[in-house]
Amino acid sequence: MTAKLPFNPEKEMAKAYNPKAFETPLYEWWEAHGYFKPEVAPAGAKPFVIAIPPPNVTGELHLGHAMFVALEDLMIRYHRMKGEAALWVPGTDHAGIATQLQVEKMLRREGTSREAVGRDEFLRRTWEWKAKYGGHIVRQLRRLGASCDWERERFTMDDGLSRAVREAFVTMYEKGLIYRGEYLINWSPGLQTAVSDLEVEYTEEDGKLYYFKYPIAGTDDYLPVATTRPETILGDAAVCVHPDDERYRHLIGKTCLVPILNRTIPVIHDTYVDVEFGTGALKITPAHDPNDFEIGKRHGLQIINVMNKDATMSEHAGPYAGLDRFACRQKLWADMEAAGLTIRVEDYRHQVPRSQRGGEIIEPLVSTQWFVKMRGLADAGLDAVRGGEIRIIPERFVKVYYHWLENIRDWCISRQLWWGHRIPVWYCQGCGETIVAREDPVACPKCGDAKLEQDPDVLDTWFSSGLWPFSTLGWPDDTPDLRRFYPTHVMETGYDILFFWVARMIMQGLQFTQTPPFHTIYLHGLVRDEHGRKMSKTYGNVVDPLEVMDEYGTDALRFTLLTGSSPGNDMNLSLDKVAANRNFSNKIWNATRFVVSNLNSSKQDVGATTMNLASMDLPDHWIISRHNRVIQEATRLIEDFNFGEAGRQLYDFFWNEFADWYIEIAKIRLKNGDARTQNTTRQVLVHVLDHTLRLLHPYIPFVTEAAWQHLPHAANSLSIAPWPEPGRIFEQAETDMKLIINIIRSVRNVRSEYNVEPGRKIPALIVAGGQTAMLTKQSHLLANLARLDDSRLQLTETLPEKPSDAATIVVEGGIEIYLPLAGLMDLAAERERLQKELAHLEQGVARTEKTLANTNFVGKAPETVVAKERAKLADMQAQIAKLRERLASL
RNA sequence: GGGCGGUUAGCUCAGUUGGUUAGAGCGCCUCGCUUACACCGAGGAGGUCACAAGUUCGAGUCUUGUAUCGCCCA
Repeated sequence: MTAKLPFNPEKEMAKAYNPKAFETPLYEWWEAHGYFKPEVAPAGAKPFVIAIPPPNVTGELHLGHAMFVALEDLMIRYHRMKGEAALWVPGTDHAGIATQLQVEKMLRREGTSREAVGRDEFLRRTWEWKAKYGGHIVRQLRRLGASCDWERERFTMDDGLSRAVREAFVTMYEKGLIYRGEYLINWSPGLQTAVSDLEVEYTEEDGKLYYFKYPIAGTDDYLPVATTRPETILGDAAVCVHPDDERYRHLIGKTCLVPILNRTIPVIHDTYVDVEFGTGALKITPAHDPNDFEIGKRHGLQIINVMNKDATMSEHAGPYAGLDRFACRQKLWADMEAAGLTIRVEDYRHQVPRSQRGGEIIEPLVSTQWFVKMRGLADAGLDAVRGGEIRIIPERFVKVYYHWLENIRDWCISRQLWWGHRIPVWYCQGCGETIVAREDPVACPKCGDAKLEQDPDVLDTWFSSGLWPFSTLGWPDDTPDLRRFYPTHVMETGYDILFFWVARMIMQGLQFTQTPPFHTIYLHGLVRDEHGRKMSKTYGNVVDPLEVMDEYGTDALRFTLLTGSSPGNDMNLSLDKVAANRNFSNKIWNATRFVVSNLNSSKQDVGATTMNLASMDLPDHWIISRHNRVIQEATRLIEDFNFGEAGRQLYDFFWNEFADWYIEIAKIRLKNGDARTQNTTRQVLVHVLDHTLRLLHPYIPFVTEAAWQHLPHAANSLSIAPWPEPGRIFEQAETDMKLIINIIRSVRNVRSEYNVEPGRKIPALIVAGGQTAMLTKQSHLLANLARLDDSRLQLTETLPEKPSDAATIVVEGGIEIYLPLAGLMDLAAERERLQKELAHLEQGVARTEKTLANTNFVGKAPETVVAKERAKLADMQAQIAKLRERLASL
């Protein structure tokens, strides 16, 4: 940590923008000064709080992290500059399965295994692993510029949060919201654990539909049945037909024989059966299919579990016991074929449940697990959004949220893992009592036996994540932080974890704190490659944010993510765009270098003296006015979560107005102007630059701070400098500057068309009517920026005799500009040029006349719109008259 | 099967209460190393806003339908 700036602000700025030289040390400087702590705000300041979406503690930085950091840091920095007590609570997640898998991999490399070393040793090794790699991701978040209060950093498995988890579990158990039971759950045979519904993904795959015969006991008749999974035949508990299906009605109530096993099962009926699908007769396997499980419950069927937890067949599979599920499928089918029980096999596309992690096929399996009863919690979560206590951006996700919560099923929270929060339940070995306790029990409260065994399972990682917004602030204790900073304000995260995390935080927040944990949810999309493909290691199109930052700078990456995306939509990241934004940083750097190098010895004066608006000239009023509009617009847009649009407007203002025009004008005035003009120019340069850097700081914190430090400034750091307030608007100056810019552009255009050498100064005659006085006052600007010969630049109100050998331009207000281009003029070409211009204007007139001739338009459109059309028409007509006149004289 | 989103310049994307000549970056063309910046400057070309119908004085923007790509849920 360094308390010193990585450069000397008194010294000249380096010629080239080199983000590597200052980004990391600047961050350390911020952190060392405590600027990221909410305590930098005045004591009574209103808080603004974001709880970070905790990354996997042993994870690697990816663009998803970069995206959330960019967005959340933007909000935090903005609110901090507004003078609020901005708190961004950082932390990491223990990521049960992911971390456990990594440690298991390490053990395998050592030639051992989780099972071989045992639970205690495994946990010791995992903590060791966490200690070793846990700081990694957090350092990478710093690299992105995340202005988190690191003194408040938390980890889902630290003591405080573990206590929160236990408090939550026990409370919910006591309220009857958590129960244990034997149900059909999603089983991951590879991981050897249950997973929740959310962790299962369905992919459409090519498979087979197997048609076979279900013999009716005591007859030669059979019921044709189709299935995608023949191995489950062994666990069938019934065959089911639709009660109205004429084909099979006579068989209802009869008994069939399970192929090969010859176990007898009933033929039942249920309207659930789709008569169109397959043969219209459905085999029912309650132990291995969620729908069949429900039907089985309705009809009181037996649950016959034919599969072990490692996906081999169990002893209920008879001769197939011990076979792998897929080997069994083949063998059983072959045996059935031999027995004459098969009909045919068809190609068939169907949905296959796969593990979200690893992609293996998930088995629906009956087992004893812990569940959270969701209905009541979900209703509360629904009410919070329905009642407007929580706003979701973009709004369309509200519907998605409702639909999920309205159809939610109980949440399986137990995992057969070792890394995680151990379920706080003990079973008395003496009397069998179940003990659920906040403190580890030493003896059974019922029989006093000291032989207690804790439930071996741990909790789903998302169970602890759901408590995150308040557990990180000290809950269940009534801490000062919890009182001051809870509820938090914005929850910003990817839409892909709306259910996993956001919805559960809402439900648990309401459950334990009786208040929504945040009032706004901002959801961002996925970051894809530049052609919209999902980034994947196998595809080889993964963009590593660290490499991008090394090459283009953190600011460039952040600005690209922030201005290239809109809420809830995926974004395609192109490195060209990052490069373009690196160029923007370079522009800022060099514009600042220009301003600073022109302050000279007067640096102090410029900073100290307040600007005198009255003594200013047109360009000053113009840029200040434009700047004030940008302050207003950017602030409005940021307040409305339109970060991309605000960023783009700031970019445009900085480059196209401040750098391209005001700085160019400043060069002229600093060179030729009197002392007062020079001083005013310096003041305006510093003022506008300073405040634009402030506006840009939440987007690109590094380059703005580095640049700002070189300007005269009061606060110590841009990160805590006040957010600008919009000031006065100068309408007239804006109109006048617009005309001047237009004239300059038109002249440049004609010069280019006539191939006038860029360095050559040409004479000009401007017939400006009512604008003559204003333009005369600014003639030095026209001359310098359009490269006109100052001594042969004439401005006049009217001109009866037009020069004959001159190119003609007519601009708004019917102002005529004549450029005598001796030797370069070509009358035919000039005529053509003017004809083209005339045709263009006539088209515009025709269109506008048509609009205005429409009585409905004049009658119904707002007066201002009509007036605007009329003014436009008049202006075009004036220009046309001048052009026609000119054409006639040529 | 239900729901949602995208379809705008060669490429990647903005376009927020509908306002009449649709913007940016990159790429392309023509010039220019003018002491902030060649990571630059000046000028320019390029779009019947997927398609069809409708509402409206006026539609990229609202409604309905179609096509197509993608996502979520069953």
